[in-house]
Amino acid sequence: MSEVRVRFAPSPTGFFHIGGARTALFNWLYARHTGGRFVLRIEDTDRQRNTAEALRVILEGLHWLGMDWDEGPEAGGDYGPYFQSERSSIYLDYLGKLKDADRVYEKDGAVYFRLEGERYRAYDNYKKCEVEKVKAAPQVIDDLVRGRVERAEEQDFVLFRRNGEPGFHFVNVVDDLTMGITHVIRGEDHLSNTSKHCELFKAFGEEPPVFAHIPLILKGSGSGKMSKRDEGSLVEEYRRRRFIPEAVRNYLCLLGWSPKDDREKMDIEEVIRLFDLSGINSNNARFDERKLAFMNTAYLREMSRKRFSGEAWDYLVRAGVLKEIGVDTSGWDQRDKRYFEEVMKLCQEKARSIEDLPHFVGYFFTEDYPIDSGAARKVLKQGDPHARLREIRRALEEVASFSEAKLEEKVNELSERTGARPGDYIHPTRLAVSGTNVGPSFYGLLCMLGKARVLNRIDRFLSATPAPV
RNA sequence: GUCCCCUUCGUCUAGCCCGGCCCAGGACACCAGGUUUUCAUCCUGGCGACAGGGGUUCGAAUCCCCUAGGGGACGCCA
Repeated sequence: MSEVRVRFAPSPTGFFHIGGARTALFNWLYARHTGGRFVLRIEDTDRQRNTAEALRVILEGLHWLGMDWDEGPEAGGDYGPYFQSERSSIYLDYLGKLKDADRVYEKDGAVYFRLEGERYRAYDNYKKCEVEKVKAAPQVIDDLVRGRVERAEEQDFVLFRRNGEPGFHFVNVVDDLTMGITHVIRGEDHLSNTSKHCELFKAFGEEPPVFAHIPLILKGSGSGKMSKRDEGSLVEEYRRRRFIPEAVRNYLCLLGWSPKDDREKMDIEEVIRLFDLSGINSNNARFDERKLAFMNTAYLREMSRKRFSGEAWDYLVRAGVLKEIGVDTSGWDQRDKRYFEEVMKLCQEKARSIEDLPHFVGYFFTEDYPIDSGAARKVLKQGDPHARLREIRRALEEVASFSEAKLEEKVNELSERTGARPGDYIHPTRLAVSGTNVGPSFYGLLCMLGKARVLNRIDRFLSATPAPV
């Protein structure tokens, strides 16, 4: 039994589509599961938009999602070149084979593949014209996901365009053949192309590889498959929005595949161990951003404090997001950095995403934080929050040094004395010192800010916000 | 229009191949409670599906047929 060789063959368009990423992932998983090789081949024939930048988007996207390739750009390999634009002589060579077998002809300057079978003319309701059709023998595809699929081609198709460049079906087959690809794992949208490909393999006198057509990813709302124009369809978008790559990768694994038990959040090693083509289901999957977001939050919760803080630093400081809300981080020293880490430690169990962090932690770094109007409405609408604030301010002033236990004790003591509930103090105080009604542990939050800032913020709030009538 | 694929909760899915253990399990979302500290955390509970119709069978989500619906392909794009 020869080694499994699979490939991902993207066309560098400048985008890395989430569907393409899932296809790459399934190929990669299969290679890693079987101990085979994962080949990256760049389908860059006939594209002026084929720039180094466009290639970079794909390569970086793959790296980001944790996929490495054994052969291809940056990796090399014995089956190169891995760019179709550099394989012209191979294509010419293989065209020669078809010529020798008398399976090609020229028409309008293009080279066509000639199907074998009885010819007839028929009106094509789709193309709205009369065309020549062929009664070719049906091709049988033993698809690992779909089972046995039969489909007959009925029209000759283009191998080489008038401009001399080879077309997709031809290069695809020649490359898979010459690169020794054993399993073609690709989207179901290629299933109806596969009969063309089988025709070509046979015309070359070769056995086609094993096919596995995986379900398509449908757009989150509306109908149809997800396309580059759809919101949330690009890998780089999630990267930009600071999603955790492991979370995106984990979510993608679950679109069309499952471990057959109730597990969802899984280490990649475990997925590799369990992944198999026979376990892929055949119905299309709708993309659910909310579940992705949930997965992302789950990864955030469980990652090390060090990494969480690192991710936050990367976004808030290095990418300059804190600067955008008026925090100058350029003069930060070791103490500031330690403070930053402490803040992140406090927030990790509550924050939903890295992306939301500016709103979630901004008030730790600036006195100029906004008071959320919705939160204010909610908190200030009942009781006498201003009176409670004055009371808690006095109580807090008496605490010599802030600690969570001390503060909790003090607030409980206060509420016992006045008969107000702890929440009557907590809500307005959180609003005053953070501008919002949600956030990390209340007492932890006060400790983090420290006595001076807390008292100061309460004072400022008291004088700036009129008591409701 | 032609051909191909698909059809279990709103969504992702388990179960289907090898019919009884399924008046269908899990997760997201949603809703309701709880954690004598709020909350976007955490815990508990609830809501909620075998597309429809015919067969086969003692018995069908599971096998067969039809209908309907969804998706894809039909490019000198990939």
